Amino acid sequence: MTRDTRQRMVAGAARMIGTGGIDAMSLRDLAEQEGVPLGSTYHHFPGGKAELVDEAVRYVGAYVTRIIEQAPETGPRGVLQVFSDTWRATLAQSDYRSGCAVLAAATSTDPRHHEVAREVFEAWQQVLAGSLADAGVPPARAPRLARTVVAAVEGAIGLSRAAGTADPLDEVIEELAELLDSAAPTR
Amino acid sequence: MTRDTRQRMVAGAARMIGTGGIDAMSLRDLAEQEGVPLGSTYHHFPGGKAELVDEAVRYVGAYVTRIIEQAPETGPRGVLQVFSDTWRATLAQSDYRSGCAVLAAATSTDPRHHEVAREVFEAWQQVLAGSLADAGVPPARAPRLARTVVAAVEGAIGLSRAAGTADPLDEVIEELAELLDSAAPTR
DNA sequence: GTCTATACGAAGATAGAC
DNA sequence: GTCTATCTTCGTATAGAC
Repeated sequence: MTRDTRQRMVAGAARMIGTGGIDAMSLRDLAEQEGVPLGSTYHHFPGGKAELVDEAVRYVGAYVTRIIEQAPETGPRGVLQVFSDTWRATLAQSDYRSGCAVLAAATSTDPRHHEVAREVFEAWQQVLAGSLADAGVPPARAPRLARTVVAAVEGAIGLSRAAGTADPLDEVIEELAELLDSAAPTR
Repeated sequence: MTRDTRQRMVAGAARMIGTGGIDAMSLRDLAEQEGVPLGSTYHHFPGGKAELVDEAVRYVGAYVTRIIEQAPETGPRGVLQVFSDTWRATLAQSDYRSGCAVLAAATSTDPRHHEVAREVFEAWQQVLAGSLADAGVPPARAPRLARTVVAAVEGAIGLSRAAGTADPLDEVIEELAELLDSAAPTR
C-alpha cells in the first residue's frame, strides 16, 4: 500500500520532471494526480521535494540501465538502438513534450541535483561502454565513445522536443551508427 | 538609455535562463540585478515574461550564429572548434553552472517556447552545414552532420554541467572530430 | 513615461486534529 | 500514522501616484 503509493509518486515525479524540469514539478499537482493528500508527501519523503527529485532521477537512471543491460548482443548498432529506442518511446508517448529527467537535474540551479545527474550519466556511460566493448569496440576507446552516445542522444532528445518530431533523433542515431561502425572495424 | 536597459535585460535573462531554465528566471531578480524597477519590465516588454524569454533565446541564437559565420576557414575541425569553444567559455566563466538557454526553451512546458528553440536550432544547423560543406563535407550529408554536432554539443554541455568539468565536452568533441574527418575525405 | 506599492495566486512546508 | 487546514514566501502582473 504505502509502498505502492511511494513508488507511484516517484514515477509520477520522474515524468513531470522530464516534461518541464524540476521547478515545473509541483508537489501539489503530483499529490493530486496520484490521489495522495499533500501532507502525506512529507511522510513518504521527509527530505521534502529535494529528496523526491533525487529519487525520481535515480529511478530513471536505474530503469534505463536495466534496459541496456538486458539488451541482446547485436553489435554496436544494436546497443545504440536499444538506448535510443527508449527515448524515442518517451518522446512519442508524450507527443514530444517529455524528455529526460536526468538532463533536467543536470540543468538545475541546485548543485545537489547535479551530483545525482552525474552519477546516473556515469552509470549509463559505464554500462554502454561495456556493451560496446563486447560488441567489438576497442576497450580503450569505448568509454569515450559511450559518453559521446549519451551526450548526443540527450541533446537529440532536446532537438526533437523543439521540433515536435523524431527526425532529429533519427538523424543523430544514423550518424552515431557511422561513428560506431568506424570504431569497431573487426565487425 | 532605454535601449541599453532593454538590451541589458535581454542579456541578463539569457544568462539566467541558461543557468536554471525559464522557471528559474524571476522578473524580480532580473530587475533587481539590472537596477531596473520591476514595473518597468512591462514597459519594455508588454508581452510580459513570455516575450522577454523569446527575445533572450533569439539573442543567444543570433550571438552564436554570428560567431560561427565569422569563423575563419580552417576545415571541419575548425568549424567544430569554434562552436564548442563558445560553450566551453560559457561553462568555464560560470564555474560549470550555466549552459544553453535554447535547450532550456526546448525543455519548457510551454509549447510557445519550443517554436523559438526550433528556429534557433535550425538556424545553427544551416550555418554549420554551410561551413562544413565549404570545408569539404559532401553537401548531401552536411545538414545531417550539422544536426548531430548541435545535438551532441548541447548534450555534452549538460554532461559537463553535471560533472563540473569540461571533460565530457572535450571528449565528445574529440569523437565528433573523428566523425567529421571520416566524412570529409578530400582533406 | 517611470516607478512604488500592491493585488492575487501558487509554491514548499508544517501544525495539529483525528 | 493520515490528512486537513494553514503559514510564509515568492512568482507574475497591474494600478495609480508622480
